[in-house]
Amino acid sequence: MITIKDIAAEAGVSVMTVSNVINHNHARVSPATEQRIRDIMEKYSYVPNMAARSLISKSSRIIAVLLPMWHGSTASMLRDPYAGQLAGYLEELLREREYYVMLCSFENAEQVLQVQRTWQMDGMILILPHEDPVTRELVQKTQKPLVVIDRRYDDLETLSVCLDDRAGGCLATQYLLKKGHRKIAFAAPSIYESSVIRDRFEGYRAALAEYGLTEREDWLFDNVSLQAGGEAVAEAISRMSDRPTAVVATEDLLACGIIKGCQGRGIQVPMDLSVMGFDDSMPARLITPGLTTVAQDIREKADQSVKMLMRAIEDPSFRNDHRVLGVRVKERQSVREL
Amino acid sequence: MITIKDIAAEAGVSVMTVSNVINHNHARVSPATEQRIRDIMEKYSYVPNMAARSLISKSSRIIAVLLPMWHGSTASMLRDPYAGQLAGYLEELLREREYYVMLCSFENAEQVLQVQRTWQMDGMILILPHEDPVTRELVQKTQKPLVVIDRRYDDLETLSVCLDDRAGGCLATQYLLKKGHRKIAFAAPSIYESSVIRDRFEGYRAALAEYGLTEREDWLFDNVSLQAGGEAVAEAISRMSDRPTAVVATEDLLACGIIKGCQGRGIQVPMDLSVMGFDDSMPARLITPGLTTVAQDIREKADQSVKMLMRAIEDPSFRNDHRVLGVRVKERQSVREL
DNA sequence: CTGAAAGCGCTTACAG
DNA sequence: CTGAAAGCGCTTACAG
Repeated sequence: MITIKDIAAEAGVSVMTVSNVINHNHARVSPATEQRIRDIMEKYSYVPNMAARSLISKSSRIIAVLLPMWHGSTASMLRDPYAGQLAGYLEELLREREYYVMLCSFENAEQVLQVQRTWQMDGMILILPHEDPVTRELVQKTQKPLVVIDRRYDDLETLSVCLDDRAGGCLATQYLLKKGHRKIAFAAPSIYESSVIRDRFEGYRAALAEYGLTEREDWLFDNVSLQAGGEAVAEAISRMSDRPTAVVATEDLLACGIIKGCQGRGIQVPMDLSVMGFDDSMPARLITPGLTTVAQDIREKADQSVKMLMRAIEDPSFRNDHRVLGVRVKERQSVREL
Repeated sequence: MITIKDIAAEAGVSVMTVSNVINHNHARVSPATEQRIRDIMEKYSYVPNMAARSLISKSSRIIAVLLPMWHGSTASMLRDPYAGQLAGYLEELLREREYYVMLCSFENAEQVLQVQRTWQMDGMILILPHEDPVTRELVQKTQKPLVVIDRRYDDLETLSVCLDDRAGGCLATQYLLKKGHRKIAFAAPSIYESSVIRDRFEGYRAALAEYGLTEREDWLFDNVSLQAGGEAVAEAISRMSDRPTAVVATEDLLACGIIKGCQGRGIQVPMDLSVMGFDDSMPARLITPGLTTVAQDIREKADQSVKMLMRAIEDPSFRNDHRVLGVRVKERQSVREL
């Protein structure tokens, strides 16, 4: 492998001068020398060894994209389409800034802190955070900048980028109310376990309250899993004598499941039941009827996260900031006007 | 930061002995000393600095997951759900073996070779390879082990893991033939540009030939994009006087688009038209009717790729091997018996 | 079983 | 504008 030493020898200068060229210390090298050195580097397509550089500089230009594992397994959550998209955008935005992206699934905070030191990482971005003590511990113990996406801590100094989930839940419900619906159900994986879902639920209640309505216990579908959950909701609704006319689901996949379940049970969507989703993921476009859903801008989320991280890397005093991104309704055909 | 030197000092041994403990050279350290050193490392939660290690060893335990960019943009293909899933499995399998995963999108071969040297990567896995000269150049020039997924080169020494796409196309078509269909269309993004699609098409023709049939030009839907492509196919079919009774699509998303297009044009699936997909991706389960499709085992693909890479890292003479994985039909409700 | 020395490829003060 | 020296944290032969 060709090193800085070889370049220096051929150029007839010291390694120091070559180092100054690499690091763009223009003031320290004459233009003529610089050009000569650049030509030689080009000729051998020399690239600096990052191991040597980071050994001295204590910085590697590596940013970790952190992913928790599926509960109770060592599986990577990257297979979740949302995670893939987000990671893709992050990679894109970090690459533009000449950072390297390391993918790290983890089970506990210590693993992350270790790998961070192992590579002297410059920063980390956590996606799909679980609602468990591990993430909290990580946020508290990290020495390097960490941006958490989709989770806020009111009592901790953190850098975070979230959606305005309350507004999202509210918007979805208002949309249905404006279409004339008054009997609106709510379906979520588990209403009380995640702050995100809690916020959406609060938004739902707030919107109902605006119209003088309150939620009905029997129209709250809590703790439905994503896989079969939607179908279970459809099944439950089909058995009711007093049915809701619409349902707000906190995730598109859940909404899709509900629609599929309805179709097998003679309930027409949207004629008999209107369905709102959340995310605007690919399946929302593919199913029939197209799913009306609360859309977020994932690229914007990635962009804000990277910008926040960059600022934190430059400014050690910048360790507490929260960004809340807006949402909007994407209309398709799963909601009917009453 | 705590270093090997600090550990050595506290244990009253040389740094060399600590190094031997880290590197599991059990023969070179007495059990008692080893335990003492381990305790001290634990106490300070010491982790070795990889930059220093790889500087000497010329190996970093970093594996690149390589992704080409979308043609004509700098966007990462990771947002493709298939890429995300595959990358997730790869991360999982590499992590188990104590490798680190770096995510690298690239436009040209030189970029990859540079970053490989920058980090002294041990190996690379290329996913979603384009059918262009860049990948070919990369395969030819790389000095380090490279496993290419989903693309084979008959004239180059490579490590590759592919699906048996010909068998897949054949299986899909045979399935329809056995259900009594004789008028079978074929839809693909672009039949002649990708070896994968070409193979599936060949399988389709071979299956038809078994029944003494040949393909009909007007039932070949070539060059349909994924987004609107499916709907365009449905539109074209709806205008035909002599319609096919079934269609083989080379991707689930395309198949979903066809189904959605049919539903808007009064064509019932599967009553009027049977549809076969390829991939068994999430939307296949979510749409109604459920999509009957050719399924592949993505985890197995990742597993074979990682195993191949590991062998190549250990054995420098192992640079030419090809693995072909089987496929099977996953039955749902989009195909009707005639 | 243990250690002293050299060196991996670079950068960082410090001189000139 | 340029260079000689020291050193980042580790491993690799080589002695003992």
